This record gives sequence, structure tokens and C-alpha cells, in this order.
Amino acid sequence: MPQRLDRHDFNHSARELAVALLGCRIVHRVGGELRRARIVEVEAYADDAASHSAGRKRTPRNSVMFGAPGMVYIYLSYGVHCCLNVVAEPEGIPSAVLIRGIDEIEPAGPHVPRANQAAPGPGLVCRALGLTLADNRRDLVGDPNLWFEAPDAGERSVVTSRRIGISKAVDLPWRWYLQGSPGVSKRDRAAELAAPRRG
DNA sequence: CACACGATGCGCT
DNA sequence: GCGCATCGTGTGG
Repeated sequence: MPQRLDRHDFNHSARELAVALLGCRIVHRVGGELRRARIVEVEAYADDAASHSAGRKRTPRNSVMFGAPGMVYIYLSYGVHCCLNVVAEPEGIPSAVLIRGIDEIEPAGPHVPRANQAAPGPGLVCRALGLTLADNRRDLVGDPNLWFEAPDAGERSVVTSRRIGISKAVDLPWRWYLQGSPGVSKRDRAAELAAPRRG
């Protein structure tokens, strides 16, 4: 019986939460269908220049990043793609984890962008899970139709790399992914050589 | 109110 | 590798 993540599971720094979310399942009921997938690529955004909450400055868009850990932050990228984040840290401290890749998406269907049941990229993640801007500010704690589950036990290799698609704070190694997953958007071959195994 | 731009993805070269 | 769609958001006037 998989364990649903609770408030305290999300109440960590963005970097700690990011790594902890690898291997977790996202579950979302869309219509009568229960969609489920495994998180395989994440990035942390906290008090850094690339974050939407850079300088801890509050705006209408980023205000949910100041909210309770476990809340959902979804923003529109390039006017086209929605990107899913999970709020980290205690209320009042803005930070979030961007979900950049998933695999083992079920059930199959036209919403799944790749034949291998993976969605490599943050825009594809939301498309596969049926999440849009309308889902911004939902709470993974207590929502009957949207939640995260703890990972299966088992060893896997976690790669630490630099974040993608940003122009500021580009050197921070705040991206992590499960080595070998088809849900990873961009591999870092050099970093994979140094990847430790975890359970 | 106008405007520049982006935590992307796709199709074509 | 490159161009580009497309629109919410932040900033400045």
C-alpha cells in the first residue's frame, strides 16, 4: 500500500525535497481516469537569481511559492506550456521544486507524449498529467484528486547536474535525475560518471 | 497602458 | 542547430 506524502514530507529545503521526490508517484484524477507516473527529473528553485521568487520579492504570480509546503505552483512558459512545481520550505519562505520529467505513465492514451510512456520535459509532464494553469495553488495535502506517493524501495542512481533553460545562476548544480530513465529531458554524461547509488 | 520576455517543445535545415 | 508559436506576467511610463 503506497504511502501518500503529507505536509511534513514537503517541509524541507527545495534541494532536499527535490531529491526526495525522485521516484515518487504523481497521481491525478482527470475526468474518470486516474493518471499515475513516476518522478524522474527535478530542479530546485529557492533564493537564487533564476527563481521566480528571486530576492524573496512577492508578486501575484509567485505568491503561492510563499505558501504551505506541498502546494502546487503551475506557471505558463512561453505562452504555450504549463510547468508543475511543488512548494517547499515552511510557509513564508519562497521556494519550489520543478518537476521536469516523468516515466511509467499510466494508463496509456493520447495524453502520453512518448511511446515509452515517458514525458521528458516540464511542459510534457503537465500535458501527460492533464494539469493546466487552472490547477495552480492546489494542495497535494488533502486534495482527493491530486497527490504524491512515496517511492518504491530499491536502489537507483541519482545524477546531480546543472539546471536547464535558464540564463541566471547557471552554475548551481540544482537538477537531479534518475540515471537511465526515458523521462529525463537532457542527460549530463560527465555527471553520470560520478553518480552515486541510493536506495 | 504598452511592451519585452520567458524554469519549452517542435519542426525544419 | 535554429526559428518560432503564443500569452501571462512584471515593469516602466
